[in-house]
Amino acid sequence: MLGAPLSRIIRKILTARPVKCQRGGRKFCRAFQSGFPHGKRRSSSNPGLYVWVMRMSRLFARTLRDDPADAEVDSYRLLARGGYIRRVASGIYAWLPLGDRVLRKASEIVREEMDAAGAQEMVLPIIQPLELWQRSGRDGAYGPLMFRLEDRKETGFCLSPTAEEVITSLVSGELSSYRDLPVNLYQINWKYRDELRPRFGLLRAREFLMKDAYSFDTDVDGLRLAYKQMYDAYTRIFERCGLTFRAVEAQSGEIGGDINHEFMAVAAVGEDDFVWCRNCDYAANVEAATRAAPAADLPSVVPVMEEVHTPDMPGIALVANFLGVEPSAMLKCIAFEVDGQIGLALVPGDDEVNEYALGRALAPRSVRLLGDDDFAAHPELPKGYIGPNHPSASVVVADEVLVTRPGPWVTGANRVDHHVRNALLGRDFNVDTFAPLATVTTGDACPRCGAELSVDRGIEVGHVFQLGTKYAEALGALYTDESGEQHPMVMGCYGIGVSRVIAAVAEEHHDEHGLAWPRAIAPFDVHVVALPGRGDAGASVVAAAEQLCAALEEAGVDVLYDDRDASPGVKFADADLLGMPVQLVVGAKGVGRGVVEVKHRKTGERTELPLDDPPAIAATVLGR
RNA sequence: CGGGGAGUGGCGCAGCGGUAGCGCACCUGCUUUGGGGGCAGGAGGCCGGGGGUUCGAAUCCCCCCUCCCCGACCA
Repeated sequence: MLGAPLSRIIRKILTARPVKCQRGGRKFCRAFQSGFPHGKRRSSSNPGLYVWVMRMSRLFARTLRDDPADAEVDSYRLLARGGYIRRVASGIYAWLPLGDRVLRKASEIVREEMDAAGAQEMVLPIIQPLELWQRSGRDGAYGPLMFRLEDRKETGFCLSPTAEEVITSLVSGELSSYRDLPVNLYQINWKYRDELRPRFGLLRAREFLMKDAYSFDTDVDGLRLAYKQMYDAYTRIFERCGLTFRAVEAQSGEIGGDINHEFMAVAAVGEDDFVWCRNCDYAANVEAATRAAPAADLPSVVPVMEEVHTPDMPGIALVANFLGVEPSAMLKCIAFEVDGQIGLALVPGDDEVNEYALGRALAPRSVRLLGDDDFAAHPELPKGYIGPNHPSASVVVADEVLVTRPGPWVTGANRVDHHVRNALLGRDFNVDTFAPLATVTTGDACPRCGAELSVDRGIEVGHVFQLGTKYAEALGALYTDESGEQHPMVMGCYGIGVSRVIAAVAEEHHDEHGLAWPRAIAPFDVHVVALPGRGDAGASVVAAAEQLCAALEEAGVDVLYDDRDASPGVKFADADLLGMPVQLVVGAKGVGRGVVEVKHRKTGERTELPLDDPPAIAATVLGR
């Protein structure tokens, strides 16, 4: 039993306001006099946080002038320099107060959108019994990726890399009727994966903050609805975080048939290639991407095919240059093996054959492009001089472009040192199958809208899966339907790498001076820089700055206040490095004229506002 | 795991057999005050760990640990 005073305190805490309102730095602020005295005011940009003014003189963060030696990506480099995070071990980071604020802002956005989508937040254990993983059969599948540990009785546990097993097992014990479904449960919690190689700072960490959600439905229709809701919520979340992203339909892995989308944030340091349209919402893995076939202007008459001597030119570029034609006018003939036979894949000379696409075209047969060893074993295939009408080819697959563009082509003559001109489909060679074979490249046309496609690297910030009944069956998550029959629940799972999102935002929103946060994610809405100098005006400058901070707080603005005894250069450099969206400079010059200078971090735009009009200043800061 | 490299003050680095140094940061004082300013003084280091070689090891040899980078996984 709790003692009376303690239980009273707890009741007070529980009844005073929603639990999440306990977040924020108020207590810290008061205890250490690091901030201003203030009322209970919510952040206008983030209602889950209290607004307050943080004095930089008290802030636990030191900015670094030099880049950390191990910084290879801008996100980690700038977050470390700015005092947001510190590396503690390989792939493991401490989040200092500034970083923690960003983490909370991102988490709160996720929370709001998940709640709005009808999901319920909860907390699952990070330490999970291995036994659950053995039951689902994933103990072996995850293998060395899991951090493993034993208790004193030598019972096996792991640190949660994800939580399908735990949640499924939990739900199976709690819910048993169709009346209980559907339900969507989520948590925002630390996850652990003993990555082969942690790298890129927060982008591939061994400890990372993840929002993981799990939906349970009675049937596939319900799953599809839950999936759609999550998909839409994810779109809103990433939009609010200021990311340029696309939802990419991912290749269904070995689980086969499961629908899943990856949310990719466009970034040069991303680890996956994907194709996306800058005009519509088309997006796909490079392996899965297709393009609209370019229109061809056909010559009315194609002269008779003729052989030309092309000595020592086993490549598109060499031949095109020698004959004075564009590479796109050449037909590339790539030899492959399918079921022990030789086949040819035809694509224009400036394209590459997408091996996955070729495989899909010939499925279910398996396809393998020939390597140097194969050419050595097939002397009848003169690499670099193969033509589309090669007698050994049992099957010829051509890119769809050839449908509208039968020729004339410059291509191989099936004889070393010889090519042909004016090869025409239907006259000089034939094709068995047309398929989208070419690897899509930047500049190709979108298959949906025809606009230009881009191929970019992306950071996977989210992933939504239609799981089906796999885990429900393995872990006995069954429900009873109207007629009393038992069925496995139909599940979906939905992940967002919250800490990775922050790294992705930092990758997208920075310049040579430092970070430039979108306001939704910024640890503070505004950075007030006081420049008192040493002259007589100093005291009035400080007074003006402090009044401004107090007024902004009153207006619901999160303020980072640089009250340090440092030179202007240091303060400006730190303000740019830390990257609050708006900087307010209170200096002797401006105060004398009754104005504060406003600098927008992202654009560099500078304006002035009257010091005695805090509402106008607050409105500018809040972008209103 | 394979291949490459590095561990020296909080951070970034030099030193590579003979008294442990530099820049940034930190402390004191003076000076300066609109883009990381200047002068003077100061504090801070089992030179990753263990074992050798040597009169003497940060430095040479062996073992171990950690970390980083390049290739196979994923939020």
